[in-house]
Amino acid sequence: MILAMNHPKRATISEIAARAGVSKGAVSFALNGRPGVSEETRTRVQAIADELNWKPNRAARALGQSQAGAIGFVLNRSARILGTETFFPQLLSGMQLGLTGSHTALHMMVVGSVEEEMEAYREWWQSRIVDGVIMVDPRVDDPRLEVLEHLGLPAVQVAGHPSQTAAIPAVWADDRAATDTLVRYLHGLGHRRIAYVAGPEELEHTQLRRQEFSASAEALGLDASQSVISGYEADDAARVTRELLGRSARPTAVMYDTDVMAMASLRAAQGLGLRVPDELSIVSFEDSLLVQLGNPPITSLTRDTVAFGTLAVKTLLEHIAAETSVPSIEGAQPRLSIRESSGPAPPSS
Amino acid sequence: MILAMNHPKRATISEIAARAGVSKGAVSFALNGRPGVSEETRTRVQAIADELNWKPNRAARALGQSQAGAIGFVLNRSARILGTETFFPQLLSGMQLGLTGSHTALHMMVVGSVEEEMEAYREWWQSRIVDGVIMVDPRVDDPRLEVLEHLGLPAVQVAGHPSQTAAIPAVWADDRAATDTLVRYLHGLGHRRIAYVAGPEELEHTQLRRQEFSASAEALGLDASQSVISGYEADDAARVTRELLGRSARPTAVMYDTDVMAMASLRAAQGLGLRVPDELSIVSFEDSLLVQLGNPPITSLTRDTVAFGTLAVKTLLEHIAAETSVPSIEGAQPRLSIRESSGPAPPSS
DNA sequence: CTTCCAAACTAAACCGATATAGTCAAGACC
DNA sequence: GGTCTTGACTATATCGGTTTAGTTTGGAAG
Repeated sequence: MILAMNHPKRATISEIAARAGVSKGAVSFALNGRPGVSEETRTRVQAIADELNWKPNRAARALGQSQAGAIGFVLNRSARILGTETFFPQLLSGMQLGLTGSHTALHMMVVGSVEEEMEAYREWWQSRIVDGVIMVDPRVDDPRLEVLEHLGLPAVQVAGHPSQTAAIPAVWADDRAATDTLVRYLHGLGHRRIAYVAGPEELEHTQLRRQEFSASAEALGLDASQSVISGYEADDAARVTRELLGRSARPTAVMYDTDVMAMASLRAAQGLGLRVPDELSIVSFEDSLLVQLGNPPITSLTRDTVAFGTLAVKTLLEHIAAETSVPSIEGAQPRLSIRESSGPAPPSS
Repeated sequence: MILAMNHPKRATISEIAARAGVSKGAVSFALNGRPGVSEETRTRVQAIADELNWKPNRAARALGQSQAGAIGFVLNRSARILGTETFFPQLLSGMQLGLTGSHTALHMMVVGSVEEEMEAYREWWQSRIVDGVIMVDPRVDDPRLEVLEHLGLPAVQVAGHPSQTAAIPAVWADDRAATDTLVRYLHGLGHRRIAYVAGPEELEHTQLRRQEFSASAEALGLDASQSVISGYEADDAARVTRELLGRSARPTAVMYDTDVMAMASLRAAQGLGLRVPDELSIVSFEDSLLVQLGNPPITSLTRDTVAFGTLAVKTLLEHIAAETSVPSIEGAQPRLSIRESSGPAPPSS
């Protein structure tokens, strides 16, 4: 800035020391509540610091104690998909809640591939920008775990089951139980031909859910039930749904991995002239405003994503502070929110 | 960590210097492409740095040159609302795009009030955590502008019109023109009683849009048209809509500020037995997957929010680098995406 | 009246980079 | 041959904190 301004000068510890007539070290002791200064000096220093509106310079502190004072979060999502996600902003809110009071900042980045994500971890860690990271969307044989472990970068994954890798604790939700809940609910309504439209195969929870879906269907004797893979995009799910419903013995109920998939498919089914829920029941693994505002609103599993974010951050902070591994933690179970998109199986089946 | 591990040690410039047999300064010159070292030394140093996988310590660099290497973004949103927003994640993606290649990180925080937001600005600036911030949702007589100016914290606002405050440049969209577009579109379809359900009054764009709505309606001779205030929550909008539609001379078309408001109101109207668009046309200022998956899909103004984010970040980086004020910039105009929720006014009107 | 100890400090090193002032040798020039 | 200049470095200060190793002082204990 060229013009002279009355912007408050950003005070340093040396200025405070000069004003208080003590050394820098004494000021540091006083402001950090450590022993080594008298109570009287402490209050005097504190008063001066308050008056000058002093805040510790993050870079200096980080440099001194080799700590960044921030955690990182990389989200691998295309811009288009991101705007439709309810999971992410909710998780973010929760993470924020977990951070309040810890004087830790959140560093974040949106990327388009796993490679970029791993590169971000490497760079953040080498540059001491973060002290740890939260990782989401675990994959089958996830290459990121290897990178995190190799770097020694503290991390917590938000996952569908406890980490295989002891070094990377997980905050997890029981995806198997969730799947079972949906299948049994539909079975209880009389459905015998149930389809499950799952997301990308490489995601770990896709695999967990599909396995459980098969096991559950078999246990209940639902022979004609099957799961199919679809992309997370609305169009993908709609196309897969139209294909499913065009078959000779079409399913009477369909389960979807996400809110977007369920909503897009609801419209696709209605476009084929099927009445929901009279002729077809639709349920979703993911609850959100989107499915709540559907016509009809869609029955879904409600998960407290905000709480998950908070739990993940707290676990990570603990992990960082302890400098030792912490155990995986199971988050709250999802609840089934029954809405108008699901009902008794049609008699003809 | 207690166990011995093969984690790569995070190399420092001193180690590189030792290995190359030169001084720290020479290494710094070599790695930053400055004169003072021979080409031969430069390549040798670079090779060693690559081998050790060296990345500059961000804190050390920040401390030295009094630059944080990060920009900040505070979002004032409740966790519940946040999960339903499409604006925010899209803006975030755009911001990310604007940051790529600049070696600048994004620091972010979700808060629940303007006061917390201002406190975050103060703290971030005093602690040198950020070099500048992106501010969204300008308000009427916005107290944040004062704080930003007083601190001398470089900022860019994403706004509905150019900044009144020369010191805080804006990346803006012409909200007046947008409002006019919607009103004229509905007028062209024969609608004469148009209602506008706007968001919170304290937001600047609410005021801009309402003013223009009145002016536009008057110019077209739409006497019975009016705008009403509603919260951004789905329930608020639905309640306001039911109230509007319950009146004796009910509107034949309603405009909504956001996608969520439009969707919730669509269901509310359908709940009252009104057919959309035959008896009631609904349009939204905001496009998103939500309105696209509506039943029927809702006519809306499509804005390139991602591009706005990118533009805002680029403007901010320029602002920071130039250390002088930069002018406000107008972003791309929104386009009207006509869908099935709007049609000719019913004959009875 | 020493001696010892703890409390309350100060001085200085340190973190890892950048920036600046010097040093040194080789070559140019008068 | 002596002075200048330039390139290629080295040594050191610096950023703003934290931390460690002293130092001073007052009072208690012997």
